[in-house]
Amino acid sequence: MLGLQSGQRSTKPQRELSPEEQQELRRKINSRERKRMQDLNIAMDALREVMVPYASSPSSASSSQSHQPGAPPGRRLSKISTLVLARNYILLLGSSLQEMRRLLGEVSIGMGVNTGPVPRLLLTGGWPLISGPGQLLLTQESLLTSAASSSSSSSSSTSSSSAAKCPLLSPGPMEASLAPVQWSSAGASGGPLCPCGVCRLPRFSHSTPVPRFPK
DNA sequence: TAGGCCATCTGGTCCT
DNA sequence: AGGACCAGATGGCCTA
Repeated sequence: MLGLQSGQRSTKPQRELSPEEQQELRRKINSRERKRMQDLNIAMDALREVMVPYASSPSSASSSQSHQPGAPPGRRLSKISTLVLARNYILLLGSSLQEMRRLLGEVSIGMGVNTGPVPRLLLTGGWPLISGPGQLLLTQESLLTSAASSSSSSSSSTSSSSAAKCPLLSPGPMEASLAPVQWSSAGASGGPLCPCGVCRLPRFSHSTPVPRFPK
């Protein structure tokens, strides 16, 4: 945490606590922190559940560590992968929505303005988000390729390094990632895996590895 | 065995 | 003052 104003606030003189009191206080703080992290994990699991249909393998998503001994088939998404996937999902939905609006606009123009019951909501951008994972089946491949292709188009300038940046971690503007979406399910032919080691998903890579414990 | 992922502890800062 | 939030450190478990 930054913003430490030199000196002030850093030390807490307070009254002396007995060792028992200190221990008790520590226990309290620890359990609060534990609770906080558990809540965070619950939220992460909820997100995982939503993202699971798009994850690489049909899975065992939830909370309890479902480690089947020696069996890779249902590895649960790591936290970073979950976040990354969720981000791409959101971007994909956004671009899909744009595309849908565009197509509907064309259709309505072709049909004459007042004819069809084209929902105004769609044209004006009020389309509700799709809520359930089962309602819109996108493959992980399409999720990833759309984001990847958009990023490569937006950042194709730095060609020196063979590895494109991992769009997941690139701080670029949202719009840059919104590209037309291919709805095709590209099949299970997995592309090259992202070497970034962070997302561990096909087709992504970034140049700056993120150290877990930078010294 | 190395590396990834995770939970937990801990000390610090910020906010109410 | 107390709680929330954050980040570093550490150790355990698991997989390649």
